Amino acid sequence: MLARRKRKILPLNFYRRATDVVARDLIGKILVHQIDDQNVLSGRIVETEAYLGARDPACHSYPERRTERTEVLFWPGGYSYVYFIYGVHFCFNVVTEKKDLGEAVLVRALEPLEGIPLMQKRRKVQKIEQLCSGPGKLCQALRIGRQENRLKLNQPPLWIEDGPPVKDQDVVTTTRIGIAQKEAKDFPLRFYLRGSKHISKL
DNA sequence: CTGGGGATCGAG
DNA sequence: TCGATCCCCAGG
Repeated sequence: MLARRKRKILPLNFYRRATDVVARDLIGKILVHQIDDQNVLSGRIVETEAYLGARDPACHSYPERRTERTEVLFWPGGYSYVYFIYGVHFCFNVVTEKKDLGEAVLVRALEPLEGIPLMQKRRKVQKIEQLCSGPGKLCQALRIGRQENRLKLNQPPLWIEDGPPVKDQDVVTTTRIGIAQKEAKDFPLRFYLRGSKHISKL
């Protein structure tokens, strides 16, 4: 295992802030899933998207949709929101802001760090850049699924750690991927690490 | 109950 | 460009 700084789990207050700021600040942080006593799967977050609840037609909680699925979005920041899409993939989000706002950040890509051999086995690809370069891919690689929905992210088995600081000039802001809603497709709410080979798209 | 649609991925 | 293949959820 690589020499690493001491693990410092992000506190819940990290998530209870403006969603676009959280999305930006998650770039460079480390997502960790401890799947059992022996195995830890982790990666550095290199791409995120913010979803702004009642202000954002692309958000699952828009305009004020409280259903069984979306209920966790209205919990206070710091919980996971994992949903199943296209009958095939899972996507992993972190709930943000104060309770009842329905906002979250989608984690779209990671640079794999720990557990790479197991990720390669799970993903059925060898190339490191293809292991976690998309929201569905990283969930498959890190074994994030239904069981990981609604978990508090400041404790095992699933958490996010601090990482080396990322300068503002190294974070690129663009429009989000795959947004159909006309009014929302131009929102500048996607963030990625400049030059990373592990993001989903340029 | 029904059926249209979805914050994706990878094969062809 | 398209199919996979499920679940959600609005509408009847």
